[in-house]
Order: sequence, then structure tokens, then C-alpha cells
Amino acid sequence: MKQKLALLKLLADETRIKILNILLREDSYVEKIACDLSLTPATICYHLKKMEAAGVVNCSRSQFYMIYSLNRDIFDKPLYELIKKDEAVVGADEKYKKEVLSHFFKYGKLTQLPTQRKKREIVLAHIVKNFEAGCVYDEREVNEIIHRYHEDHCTIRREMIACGLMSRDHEVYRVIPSMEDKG
Amino acid sequence: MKQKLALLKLLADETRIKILNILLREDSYVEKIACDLSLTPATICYHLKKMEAAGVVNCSRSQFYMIYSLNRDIFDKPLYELIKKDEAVVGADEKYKKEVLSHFFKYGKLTQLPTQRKKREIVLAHIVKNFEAGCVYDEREVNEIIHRYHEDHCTIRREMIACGLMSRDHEVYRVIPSMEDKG
DNA sequence: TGAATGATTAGAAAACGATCGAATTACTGT
DNA sequence: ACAGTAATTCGATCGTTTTCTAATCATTCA
Repeated sequence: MKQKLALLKLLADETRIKILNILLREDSYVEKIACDLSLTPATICYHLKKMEAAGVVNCSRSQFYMIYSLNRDIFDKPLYELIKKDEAVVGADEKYKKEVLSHFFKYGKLTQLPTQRKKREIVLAHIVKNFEAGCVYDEREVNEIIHRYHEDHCTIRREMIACGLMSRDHEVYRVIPSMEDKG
Repeated sequence: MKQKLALLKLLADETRIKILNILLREDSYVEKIACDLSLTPATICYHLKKMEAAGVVNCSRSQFYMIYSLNRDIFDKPLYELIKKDEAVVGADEKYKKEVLSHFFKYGKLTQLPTQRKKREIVLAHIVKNFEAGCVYDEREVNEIIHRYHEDHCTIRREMIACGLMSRDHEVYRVIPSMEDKG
């Protein structure tokens, strides 16, 4: 499991928090902690070993006892550090888009223009990929390309402009490059 | 339950961490998150509602969707803040001492001097309370007081000095006031 | 108003985690 | 080496949490 998640799981237990607070005041050992918290040594040992494995506490023997102490460095980090994923959740957004597209396109044809704005945008963005950035198109060309996907090229053409995916300027159509595209 | 512990419990789940990372990038909604993470909307809703109740996320409706967003303030605190108990774990140490004392004293008599240093110190500290701070005692007096607890006053007297609880100076005994005592 | 769609709730199954008692191991001091 | 004591491990149990399916609720838009 991920380091950070493991640490969070460790800290999400009342008994372990109590143990940490005891160790925050002074080093201690299994039997004593068990007595302080009215739990069995077995239970305390279970928690301490778990925390030791994660580097939260250290232990060393002294006479009869295993003295446990806190590794205080661990707790300096802000919470933000622990929840932030190192690797971006890559592809997650793509997955949703695929889901939407496969729902509205059957055999390469658009079955229906989604009512919901967000889904409509995804569908329209998919169609608009057929237009090359930097090129100009007249209305006939635009309709022809859209027609490959759906009969009602007029509505779709209008929606594309409404969504800001294409621009019309004196009968001339252009793709508006999206912010996500490089360049 | 305690606020802090509740927050830690919330953050100690892989699914919720994933959701938070999605919301860290941009606001989103149940269906989309469910798709991103390959889980059912019911599951995502369960987590979001839980986090909303704890003030970790907020939600508002927009068209068809409930848009969830992050309450970023929450994550500024250092981890230390979350584990530190406000109220000191008071009396915990006393409890352990009582446990040790009740084990080694029966009917007011010391049954046996503990082998372990820590327990021995607790037992001796208990006996030494019979001596008044600031007073001087000769050996006979010391023995007499210790004798109330145990036959072998010699050993106990010697141990008390070894532990730094009493001092002997030319046949005169004194209590060494402990650091914990006020004054 | 009614059809569509997303969100939520309820209930059940499954997975996980904390705790305990008992048995075992590791170490100390004689 | 042996007796005593603390720590650890094992197996079982019990409670909590996550997840799902199915049903219900709330909202939008035609």
C-alpha cells in the first residue's frame, strides 16, 4: 500500500492516538501503556508493532522492558502533503469521455444530442476534431463533415458555435483551438 | 466522536483520497467521479455525503448535477495538530502506580520488593512518603518506619538511598524532595 | 404535467480491523 | 541453567466500514 495512506490509516484509530499522546509526554513500555489505557498488553503490542513498522515509533530494550519512543519528525508535515497524490490521476477524465461517447455514438453515428450541457460538450468536441486548426471552411463543408455523424447538421453546427468550439465570421467557419491543446 | 479523530478517519480511505485528488484538480459530480474511479454512483455518494457532513467538501446544484467542491482550508493544519490531545491524559500515570502498589502491598504490608527497577521505585516512593521533608531521622527511626511495611528494613533502607529517595550523612537520614513535588 | 436523468437512501453481503485469552518467545538476574 | 517477567504471536470473535443492487427522490426540460 501507499506510504501516505498507510500513515493515515495508522493515525485514524483512537487507541493509537492515545498511545501517541502518552509517548508525546515520555517514552514508555507495553505493560505500562496497557495499564494506563485499560487494555491488554497484547493489544498495545499489536498497535506498537504496527506503528513501528511504519516508522512512527522506535523501540529499544532496557532491562526487562521494551522502551518505545516517538519519531517526531513524522508529524511536521501539513495534512495537504498526505492527501496529495504524487502521480496525477492520469486518464481518469479520458475514461469518462469515452463512456459518454460510447453511449451517444452507435456504429459511428450520433444517436442523439445529449440534453446535458457537459455531455453535449464532450460529444461536440469529439466531432469538431474532424476540422483542422487554422483552416477555413464554408457552410457546405461544415455540414458535410457533421453529416457523417448525424442528419441534423444545422442544430449541431449551431451548438458548436454556441459552445465556443467553432467561430463563424462572414460565412467562414474556423475551429477555435481549445486551451488544452498545445499551441 | 472527537472532531480530529473523525477527520483522520475520513482521510484514511483510499477511495476518499482518490475523490479528494479529483476535487483538488477541479470540482466534479457524482456520476463523473464514479466513472473516473470505476465505482457505482451509490458508493461515491456515500463517501461525498460523509465528507460533506465533516465539512471537507461542499456541494451545490447546477443544472442536472450536484457539483461537489473541496474546502481547502481543512488541509493546512500540520499533522501534529491532529494527533495532539487537548486535555492532557490526566491520571493515567497514577493508575499504573496504583496497579503496581496494589500488587505488591497486601493488607498494608509489602509482600516482596520488586526486582524491576521501575516498579521498585514506585514501591519505595510510596514508603518514603512516611518521612517528612526537611526533618532528620536516625537509623533507628528509619528502620522503625520501614518495619511497618516489611521485616527486612535494612535492604529497603539501602535501596531507598540507592534510588536517590533518601540521603545519609553521618548517621543522619533525610528525604530528598522529588522533582515532582512543588517546592 | 410527465419523461428523463442524476442523486440519494435502504438493506444486505463482504472485507477489514481491533481486541482478547492463551501459548510461545526473549530476556534478566540469581 | 533456572525461575521470573515482559513482549510477542496466534486464532477466534466481534464490531465497523465499504461496496453493491434496487428502490426512491428531486430536478430539469419539453
